[in-house]
Formats: sequence, structure tokens, C-alpha cells
Amino acid sequence: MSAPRFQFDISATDGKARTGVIRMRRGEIRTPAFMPVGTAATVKAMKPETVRATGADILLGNTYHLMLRPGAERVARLGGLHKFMNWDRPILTDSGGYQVMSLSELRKITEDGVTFASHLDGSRHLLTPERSMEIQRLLGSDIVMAFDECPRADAPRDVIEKSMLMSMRWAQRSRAGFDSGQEHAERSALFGIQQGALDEGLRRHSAEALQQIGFDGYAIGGLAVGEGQAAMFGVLDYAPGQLPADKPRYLMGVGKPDDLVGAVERGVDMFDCVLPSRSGRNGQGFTWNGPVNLRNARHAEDPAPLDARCACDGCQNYSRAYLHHLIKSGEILGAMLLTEHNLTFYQALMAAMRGAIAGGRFASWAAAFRADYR
RNA sequence: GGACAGGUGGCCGAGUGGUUAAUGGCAGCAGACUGUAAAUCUGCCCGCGAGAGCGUACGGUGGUUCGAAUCCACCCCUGUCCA
Repeated sequence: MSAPRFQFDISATDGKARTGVIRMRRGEIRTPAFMPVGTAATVKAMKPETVRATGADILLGNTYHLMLRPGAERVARLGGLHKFMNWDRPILTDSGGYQVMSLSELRKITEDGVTFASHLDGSRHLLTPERSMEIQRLLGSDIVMAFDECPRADAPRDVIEKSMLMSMRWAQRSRAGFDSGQEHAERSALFGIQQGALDEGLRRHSAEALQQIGFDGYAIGGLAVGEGQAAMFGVLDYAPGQLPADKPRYLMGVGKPDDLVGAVERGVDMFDCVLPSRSGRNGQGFTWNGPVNLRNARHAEDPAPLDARCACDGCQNYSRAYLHHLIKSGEILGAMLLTEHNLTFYQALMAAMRGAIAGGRFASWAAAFRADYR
């Protein structure tokens, strides 16, 4: 008996928080889940087996980056992204929608799609919902994201509304494009992405449009783009409830540890974020007592581990003083150890939340977390 | 002993009469990072002062000039080459 294409089983709820498992052919994803970001077919500074050892069940890859280099067709010829990067568990691929915002100076949007000037060599590339689906199919993605536009946080309401409505039309086209790749569609899942920024009415409209189309999971997009935690939580107070309770809810691009706790508390099941990996490269380590900047002089002679409660290799075998030295010296090992630590911490955080929900004690767990984390 | 070339803020290094407390880079001290154009970016970085500002400062001493890191004299030191 083979594993299901996509099956989400919630095993426990506690308030709005839920814990469960997504079952897919390439493996199970325990939720709430944190997905390390491996944009360019690698979680920077990490080997895949080390990423797995941190507790990650699924990685994220990126349509835009991989289509430019090495190219989706090339990855397909080489046997797909999993084989290419030596990760045999599920991979979620972002559609390129985020790059519509982050590369705003290098692209032009029309109803058809987005034309990018490559940030690598200036060459022009058209990304449409159909092409995004095709690329994600060529990569062999397990969870495909609909192609959307992620508008800036400070965009005016009419711009947000127009953008959201177009993203909903693109969601329909993404659905059709995904389904047309029949063989791949039978083995993978497609998620829609809710937009609407901070407007409850637009969020509701978006959620309803997506549900009419029908997806395996629903992402909450357009948050953590500069609006601040309070505004984000304001949206999360209602947005998960606008989405189907029996499908995974994925908050894209989030976040800091306390963001994750607050979002799980509000009913979110999945996350991805570059923060643990990028911060690791930039000298910031996350601990149960809050973020620590290992570059700071106060760590220069500190023989203590970064986080005494952490089981990662770095915390077991190396001092803050050594990490400080590596980071200050620009040594690659510093980025490696801190990235591994941060990803281990993030996975431990998710595991702790899953345990607290299963045990029906999420509120007290979260209160204790917040008391320590500052 | 001789001939050149130099001595600038912790280090390297621009600057050759005024808008110079003195470009840059490094080191140092902090901050930021949220579907990765990021092993990145930003700020601070002579002293005192909240600030306006004041005081010191371009090897040393003297001088020219309204004004000198910049010009002149002597001295000290460093490098390369020749003896």
C-alpha cells in the first residue's frame, strides 16, 4: 500500500492551535512545521543530511532562482530537484511570486505574468502562472505554490485590491496549469495563496475565491513584509478562520520565533523563513532566551555554549567564544555551526509546540516561552 | 659615505596653499535581517560636550603666508639602490 498523494490528519487541537501530520509519497510532515529555505537547491552552509538531522521534514526551493540557474529543464534532465540536491523527502517550491516584490526594480507585471530581468545577467524571462507550474513540475516539487503577486506592505488599498484580484485569477490559471501536468499532479499537491494585506474584507474575498477553485492547502501570503508583528497578528486573528479547517494553513515567510508561536496559537500549520539560515550566516543565534549576536565583544571569552538547552553540534562541542571568533574571522565554519544551531532551535521550537498542543497545554507553554524569550 | 623614494588618525592609504577633524579600505563598537539579488546591509569610530561648540592633530623644530598635512630650512627616522 502506497503513501497517499496528500493527506492532512489533525491529531489534536488546543484553542485555535492544531497538531497533526501531512502524509505524502516522499514522507510525512509533522505540523506545525517549519520548512528551512533552500532557495537555490541548497540550504546555504548546510548539507542535506544535516538539515534532516535538525528535524526538518520538508524543504523549500524557489522557481525563480532555479529557472535562471541551473534551469528547470536541466534539473529535470538530471532526474529532478530531489536527486539533484540529494534530499529525498518532500520539497515545497515557491512559485516566484515573492520575487515579484523583492525584485520589483527588475520586473514588469501584466495580466499575463511577470517579465523579469535576471539579477544574474540581465536576460529577460517571462514567468506566468502556466510557466511557474511547468517549472515546479520539471523540478519535481511535492508541494507546488500558485503563482501570485506579493505586494508591498505600504501599498495603497486600491493597489492591494487589484493585486489580490489578479492573484486570484492567476490562482485559477495555476490550478489549470498544475492539473494539465497529469502525471505530476497525481503525485504532488497544489497550494493557493491568500492575499489582501491587512484588510479583512479583501482577505475574506481572497479566501473564498481560493476555496471555489479548490486547493490541497492554503497559504497566507503578503505578511511579514514590513507591517510589524502587531499588524500581522491582527490579520492572523481572523485569516486562518477564513480558510478550510481541514486543510493545512501555511503562513509564508514567517518568521521570528515569537512570530511562530503567535501564529501557531492562531491556527497556522506551516511556516518557512530565511531568518534562521540567513541570521546564522550573519552572526545571530536564536536561543530560548532570545536572539544573541555572536559578533558582540561580550562573547569573546565566554566559555558557555550558545544555548545550554540545545542539542546541536555547536552547542554540545563549542563555546560562544569560539563561535565569536569564527564569525569575527569570517570563517565558513562559523556560518555552518550557527545555521545548524538556528535550524535545530527552530525545529526544537516546532516540536515543543506540537507536544504542548498534543498535551492540551499550549497556553501555559506559550506563556513560559514568552517569559524566557526576550 | 652617496643617490633616490618616503614618513597622514589602531593599520593600510588618498590628499600637495583655503569649502580638511582630513576621501577610501581594514580592524574595532553597535544595530538590522521574516515565501533569500544577502557569508549581507546600516550606523558609530581624535578628546571634552546633550548641543552649538571648544581643544588637539598629518615625524620634530623653526620659518614663509591673511591662511600650511600641503611651500622653505635644518634635524630625526624608514625603504631601495650604489659604494
